[in-house]
Amino acid sequence: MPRVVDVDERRALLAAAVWRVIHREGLANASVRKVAAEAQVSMGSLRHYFSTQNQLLQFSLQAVGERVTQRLATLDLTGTPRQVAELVALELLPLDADRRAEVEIWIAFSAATLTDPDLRALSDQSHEALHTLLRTLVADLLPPNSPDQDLDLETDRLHALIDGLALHGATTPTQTTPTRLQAALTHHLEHLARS
Amino acid sequence: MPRVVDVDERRALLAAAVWRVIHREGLANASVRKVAAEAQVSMGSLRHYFSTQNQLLQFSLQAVGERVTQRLATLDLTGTPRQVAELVALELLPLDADRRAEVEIWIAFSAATLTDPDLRALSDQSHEALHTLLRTLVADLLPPNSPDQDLDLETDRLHALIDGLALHGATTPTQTTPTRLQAALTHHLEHLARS
DNA sequence: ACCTTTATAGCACGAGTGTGCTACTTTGAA
DNA sequence: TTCAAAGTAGCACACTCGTGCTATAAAGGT
Repeated sequence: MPRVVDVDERRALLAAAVWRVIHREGLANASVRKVAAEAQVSMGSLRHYFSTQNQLLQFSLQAVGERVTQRLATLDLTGTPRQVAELVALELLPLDADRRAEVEIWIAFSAATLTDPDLRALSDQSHEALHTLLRTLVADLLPPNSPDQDLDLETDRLHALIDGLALHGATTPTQTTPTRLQAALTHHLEHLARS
Repeated sequence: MPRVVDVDERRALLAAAVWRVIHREGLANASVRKVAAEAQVSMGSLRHYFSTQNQLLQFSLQAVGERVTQRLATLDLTGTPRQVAELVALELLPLDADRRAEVEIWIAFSAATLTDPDLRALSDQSHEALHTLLRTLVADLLPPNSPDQDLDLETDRLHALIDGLALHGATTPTQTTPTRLQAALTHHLEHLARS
């Protein structure tokens, strides 16, 4: 039998290297060679786990989504709807360096999504999943038995606000400080709960 | 005296070619050769107006900002604060194919901004200009003599909402239709005016 | 000890890139 | 008519890229 290596761990390691390269030099510079060097692995070894660059990048994008999902899963969701909504929403904002890096990677992939059909499919999936999650939060915030139309509208608004804040927090971190991000979001949830 | 050519027009033509290439293949594929071919111009000719690729891309980014600014300048700003705010804000959303393409280019440059200091400076400028414009709209919407803190908060929120909606309209146009974009925005302005 | 399977390593080819550079063409003032 | 300025054209070099490919190393069941 063959040499034993944890394949999933190896792939996760390489995805992390992809993230670091993207964060440092952008998605356009995430070449196979640079990722391999970043992971301190030979090109041949990398290509044993991802035979093409597309596979590598697609996996890395998917892994970002799963990383966020797992972080959200660790949250303690006991509390009032307002508390839960705030907890989840704040987790999605770039309030520290780690999450800012994460958002930067998400932006890079979002841009790539516009011209790469394969990435687009993955991205749409994450978008839809987050939208669904946010919809349940909104449903608990609004008055019981609110019409679907209101739910959809407020979910669109909350989702856009979160992504817009994340975008600003990453692109203009000097102006858009974590404090301001947090203030805008909690203020929005306050309005939602009182409407 | 030399051959006479409208230099500004030439540069604008090349910037438009850059936009088309970015829209079709992404910023990473906006090579000097491809842009020249897109503009039906030789490499040498292109490089007479932009001696390096960076100059070309920086000008193209700046030109996007100016294009938006000029579109906003043509709007008829007579009306109630609510009407003016809606007019301006809706102009910024990807409600038709042209503006969707524009937003796609903006997203591509936003991603590039994260790892390119030169682009970042230009981008920050546009961001700040838009933020200032939105602040005046918000000031007219809120009760007179509202504290600066409220103005800042609501401006952050509106700005993030607009950019978030634009992002969703471009990345997931099938789900996030122009109708939904418009509904979310007018609903937000409605709340803003009544708070 | 052997051998099959898996992992690691990296060469090499063709393609594409940015930019320095030279050559040619067109223009209009002198 | 002449000529300097300005525009157009594209070659060529050094480089990076993705990927097909072969070669070597390690490991554990038999």
